[in-house]
Amino acid sequence: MGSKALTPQLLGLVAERFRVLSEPARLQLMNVLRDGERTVSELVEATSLGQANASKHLQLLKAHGFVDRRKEGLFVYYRIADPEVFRLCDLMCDHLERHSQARQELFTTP
Amino acid sequence: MGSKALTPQLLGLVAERFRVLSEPARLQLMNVLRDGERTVSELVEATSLGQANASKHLQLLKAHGFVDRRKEGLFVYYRIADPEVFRLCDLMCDHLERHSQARQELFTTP
DNA sequence: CAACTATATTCCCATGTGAGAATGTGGCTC
DNA sequence: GAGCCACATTCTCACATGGGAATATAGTTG
Repeated sequence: MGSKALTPQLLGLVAERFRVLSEPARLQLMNVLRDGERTVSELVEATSLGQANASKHLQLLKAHGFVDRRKEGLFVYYRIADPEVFRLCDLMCDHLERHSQARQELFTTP
Repeated sequence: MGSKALTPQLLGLVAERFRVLSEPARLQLMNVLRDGERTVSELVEATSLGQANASKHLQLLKAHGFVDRRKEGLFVYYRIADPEVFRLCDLMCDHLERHSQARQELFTTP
């Protein structure tokens, strides 16, 4: 299925990106940004993360190209860089659902 | 895009699954299994992971429904539980590519 | 049952990372 | 320029996690 050779190095890079998405705090941030640009303060309020924490998570998301930054006066607006990300999340949700069902069947079928 | 409400709890579960895929060793294992069932020993040899290590990673993959197990005599065969996983990896590869390009343009365009 | 083999599990160590407090920095406003 | 505000960075701590060695377990063969 992969159109390219999956060298160990490439696998490492892919893993690295998965890791960025493997944190509830960061998914929360992304999820809020889904509705459009937000300042850091707005994100902090919407997620109930600490300011320092939110900022650090946003840096990481930005470093990996998941979000973009725009500065306007005192405020910094973050936004989703590539909406395709949400397809990843949706796919993962589907998997999760299938897996949950599979586990549930272990109980419901005697 | 998400068909369901993304409660914090659900985000946590999704993050958890991303984390499982965020390890090069585990991606390697999955990548080998892409070509079909393998015993643990075969996987160990193909990935140059330690036996204990490989076993532990496989347990985790199994616990989250990424792989399945089949025991036959002394051997245990692992296989991909849901080939859809590779769409996730492919999507992530695409993202990676786009992001790399974006970064590269920062250098090539003066 | 004893010896052996494939796999799983436990234990220990080193490392990475998230959270919060404190501090730094850039850019307003007066 | 002083003071203030939004955000970033640094520091420290607690904790999770990967790796390897050693050990346990299950299943085979004699």
